[in-house]
Amino acid sequence: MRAALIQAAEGMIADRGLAGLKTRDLAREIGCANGAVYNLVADVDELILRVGSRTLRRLDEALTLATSSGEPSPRESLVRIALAYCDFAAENLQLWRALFEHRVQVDKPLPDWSVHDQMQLFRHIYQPLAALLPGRSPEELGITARSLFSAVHGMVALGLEQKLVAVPLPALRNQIAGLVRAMIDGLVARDVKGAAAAD
Amino acid sequence: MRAALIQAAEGMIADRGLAGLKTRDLAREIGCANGAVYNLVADVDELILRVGSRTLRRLDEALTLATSSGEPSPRESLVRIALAYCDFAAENLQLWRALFEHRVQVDKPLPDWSVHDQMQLFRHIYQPLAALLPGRSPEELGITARSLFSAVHGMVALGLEQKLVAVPLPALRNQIAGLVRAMIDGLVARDVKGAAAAD
DNA sequence: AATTTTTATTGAACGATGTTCATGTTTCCT
DNA sequence: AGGAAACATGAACATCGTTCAATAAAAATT
Repeated sequence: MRAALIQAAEGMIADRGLAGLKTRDLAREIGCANGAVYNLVADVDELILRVGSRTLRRLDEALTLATSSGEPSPRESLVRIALAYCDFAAENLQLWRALFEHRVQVDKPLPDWSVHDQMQLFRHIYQPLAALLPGRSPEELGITARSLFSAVHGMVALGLEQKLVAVPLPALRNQIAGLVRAMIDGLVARDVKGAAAAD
Repeated sequence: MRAALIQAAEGMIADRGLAGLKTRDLAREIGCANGAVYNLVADVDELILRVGSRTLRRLDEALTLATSSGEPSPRESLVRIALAYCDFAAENLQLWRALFEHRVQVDKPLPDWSVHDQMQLFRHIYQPLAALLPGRSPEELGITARSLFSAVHGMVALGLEQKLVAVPLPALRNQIAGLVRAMIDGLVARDVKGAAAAD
């Protein structure tokens, strides 16, 4: 029953956006009173987090799939991951947006099951990055992986925004691939040359 | 009078966030009935856009200031701009967030005065980038400038999110500076080597 | 100065929406 | 069957943005 609720919420976010998620519509869709929603879930925040968890899992699968065919070099693996992220965001635009639009209250922190999902994404980036930057410590690699992810996320986020100019998706993909390669090349070059000493 | 409204809205967003902007509180703060707000402004969307316009102008000033002292190389200019963007976002967190959180209705497009502001930001990036990548056309440079901005924006956005792990600001600044230098170095290297032929 | 016309202000009211709760209803164990 | 626990109901509450008829103020006209 709760599964039906979450699925209905997922569908509603998918085609009406996070702001289009209404408890009364949900109740009608799964066939119950609006008050009954709160027996299945504490509040809409939890509902959104549960949908987000599903989205993150699908995203994880998409990223896994991206590097599973052929024997891509670490460099090309990272490009593939970035493009897969872009494609996933484009194909699941509203659900993907909901992951970042939703902000929880400051006093009520995220439940554990929600936090754990998010860490997993960097895992995809970490391995190829470790192969490319053998001189870095695990901590440094984790931070760099996060930065790389964030940079690609920014390109996808603003690229799909279409607030001002509509960027066609193929052009966005080219930009992402180009800048990811540039970032990697730059990181590797700085790594062999001796990091901070170069500035 | 309208200026007082916008200023009150700015203050309210600044310390309570975009979601904390309430018309009744605004009316009380500027001393009028809640209905009177709609004589000064069409709706809250316009109000948010007007506040956003002010924020963008201040951001523009901050970025201008970043490259105005000394004679920084194009490469270091870009690093300075990125760090200035990060600092501005950190110091004006809620107002900066409001720029991106707020999504307008699909059928009611942005007014002209709001669209024009946003383009100006890329101008800061364009000039140093043109010096570093002389082989590129103005259109290509514009797109690359946008991508660079987006990448930095992503790092700042996720870095200041603190959704999972709180990244200390100095660490974030280091990451940004490092990755911007890497991106630039990578872009320049790819540029001299002959762009697409390298893949 | 008086009267009319235009403009601005008010605060009650409307419609949504998330959430709660007293009241039924079902389920399930003994 | 009977009682207890869980669940479902939909009306009610609080809080929003927004509207609007009524009213006051101001401006314009005679």
